[in-house]
Amino acid sequence: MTSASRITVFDMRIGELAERAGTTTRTLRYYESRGLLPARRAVNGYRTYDEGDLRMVRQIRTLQDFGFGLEETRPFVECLRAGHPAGDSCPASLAVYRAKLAELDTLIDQLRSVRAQVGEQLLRAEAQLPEGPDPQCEFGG
Amino acid sequence: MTSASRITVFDMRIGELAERAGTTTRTLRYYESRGLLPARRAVNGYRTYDEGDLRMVRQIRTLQDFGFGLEETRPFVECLRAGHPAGDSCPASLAVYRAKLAELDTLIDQLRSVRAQVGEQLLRAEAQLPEGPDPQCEFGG
DNA sequence: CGTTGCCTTGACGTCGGCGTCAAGGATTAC
DNA sequence: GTAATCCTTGACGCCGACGTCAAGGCAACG
Repeated sequence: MTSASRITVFDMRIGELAERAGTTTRTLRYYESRGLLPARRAVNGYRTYDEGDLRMVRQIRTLQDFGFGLEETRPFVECLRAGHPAGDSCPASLAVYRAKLAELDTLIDQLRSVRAQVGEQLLRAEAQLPEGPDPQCEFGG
Repeated sequence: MTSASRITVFDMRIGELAERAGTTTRTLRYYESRGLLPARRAVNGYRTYDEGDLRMVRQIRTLQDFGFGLEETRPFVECLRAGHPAGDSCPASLAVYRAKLAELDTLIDQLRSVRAQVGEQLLRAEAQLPEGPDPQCEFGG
């Protein structure tokens, strides 16, 4: 089984993984330092990755683009590492989804509230300041 | 005029200003270091503030609560310092309001887009995972 | 005279997700 | 052999708005 899986594995080094994942080597080392992306090592000490690692990095990047913190991506990565078909094939990942949805809802509500208040302030202040953006308006009585 | 205005001025030190504005001395010194809140000095070197300063701090705090950056509060503070009745009695302040509204609109749209995508992911992933939160549902065929 | 409670300046720490530089080893191409 | 391009670790920088600690001055009370 182990030998069979290795047959189709093209190992790569950190630079290639970074390029294929659309990120930087610095970022991948950072993920490793956080325990998200442990790397095997070649005899010369170089980090060695395979296609599975690429999937994990892409999963992390997708979630990061959604505004997930790194820690929030951990369940997804561990889910993939456990051999599941997708990062969100595990209950822990779904829990993160749900928590993020609630967080987003709260945040969006707050921002809309702020937007409304700022809008009111603007209208009120504009009413005080007679210098509008349309000088020829209401000219002739 | 100068002597007349001083008649009603109760000077205070940084601790009292902080307490009355609902913030900390550290924050007020930080504002001063940013040039937002210059302070007069008593003979012993203590910072001295008046009611006008209190208004400025409250203006800053209000905007900060709305998510404005410190630099964005500067026009409001300068407007107050110029003697205007309110921090948003000046065109520069209104410009900040408008820019913030546009910024908020963009941000809210982005967050709603993310929310929608995350929601879709959750639904899709839940459909794959048969273990729903309602185990006795659809039990007997 | 000492203690308490204000005040002063200065400077380092925090959080997240890396960027960027430094100094050096490995591999490949020529 | 050497130049170019990878790779390694380590460590400091960044952004924003302060928190927190250190060391010491000033004022008032008893």
